[in-house]
Amino acid sequence: MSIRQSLLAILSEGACYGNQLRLEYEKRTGGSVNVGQVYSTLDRLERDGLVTKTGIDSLGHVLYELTGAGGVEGTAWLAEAVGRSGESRDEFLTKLALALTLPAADAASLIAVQRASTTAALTGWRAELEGGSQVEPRIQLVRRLIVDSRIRAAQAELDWLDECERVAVIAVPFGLDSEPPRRGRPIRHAE
Amino acid sequence: MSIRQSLLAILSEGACYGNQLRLEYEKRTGGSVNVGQVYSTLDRLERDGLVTKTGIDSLGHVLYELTGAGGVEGTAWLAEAVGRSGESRDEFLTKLALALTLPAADAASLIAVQRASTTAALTGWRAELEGGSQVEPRIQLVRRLIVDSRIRAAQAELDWLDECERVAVIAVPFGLDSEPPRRGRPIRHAE
DNA sequence: ACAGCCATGTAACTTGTTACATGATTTT
DNA sequence: AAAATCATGTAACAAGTTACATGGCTGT
Repeated sequence: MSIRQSLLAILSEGACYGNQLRLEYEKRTGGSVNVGQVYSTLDRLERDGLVTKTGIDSLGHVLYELTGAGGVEGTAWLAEAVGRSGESRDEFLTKLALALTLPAADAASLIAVQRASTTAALTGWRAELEGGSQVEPRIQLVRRLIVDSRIRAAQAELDWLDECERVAVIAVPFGLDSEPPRRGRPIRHAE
Repeated sequence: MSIRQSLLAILSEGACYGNQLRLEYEKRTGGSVNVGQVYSTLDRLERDGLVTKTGIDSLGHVLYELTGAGGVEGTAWLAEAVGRSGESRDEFLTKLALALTLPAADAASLIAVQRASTTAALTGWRAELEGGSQVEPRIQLVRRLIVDSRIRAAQAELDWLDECERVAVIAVPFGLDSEPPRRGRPIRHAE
């Protein structure tokens, strides 16, 4: 979702080679990326004129650097807000909306399953906050914030799931619309 | 992210034609889909043996129906929990992690921008809860739940952003690792 | 020598997404 | 007749993801 821009952001610190970008990305964000994706993303960035191969360092690493355009895009991305749940589709919201409106679906059970899953994740994250890790302190701080974000989101979700359950009993699902279209007709295939 | 499975879920109510699927999806979830995507998704579902073209109705619509496998997959998806912020990458978390660890980035300003954006969205969603819409009551209930979810998520995020700001002042960013790898060497290209 | 890691890359594939072409039908 | 709407599709592309091939270097 954001490897492309992340690479640009890291490259703003200076030239890097492929595997180094992977290491920096994983160290800083705590996530993981397939190295192959780093290389193909670099290819695309080069194709789009956002980075350039600038040669090989003393150890033989293939170095990439930002172009002007790449610097602009990376900086802009880092400074922009992210439209949280507004624009990007939220899979669970879609799922619940369908479960609540389709007669064949069992919304109550979906809510229960989701609550169990989220509760389990919550427990895990809380434990993670306790366990001392041996990474650098500034990294640890970032990790803590990330886990904290997930904990807060999970708590909010659990509250919301309660509300869903309260309300779901009233919901009456309904089948497909059978009304014929009032205007326009499909193509007659017999021809 | 979930159009494929959504179509399977809707088709569990009976045979549908392409544009009908789009209408049902938008009506039930409140989201919007490009019709073209519905058709290409149907092609892929057919390729994978999850749906079949079963003919043409009296008006000339091209009908699709679930196969056995398609029914299983759709039902399973509707019953499964969604790994919330755990697995899927959260763009803002990535962004903040980088902003907090890269010297060139301005984490404080990113946090401020994000708070402004989320606050604005929150205001909009609260207004949405007030405004009476003229859709069917069961649809309206689902819409309310979705907006409620976003409001709760936004509130949790704002609290978390406060925490980030409190903590961010301590964070010390750092540049790229300059330590040479202890083992393994890249390929020498001169050859 | 051999196992294992560092490093670069490629091929194949998935879902999502948009823009466009085409034709029928209905409304104005 | 013209504009709007319903409907079906295709073409092209973006970004993510995995699996694999290759080769060099290091430690045992």
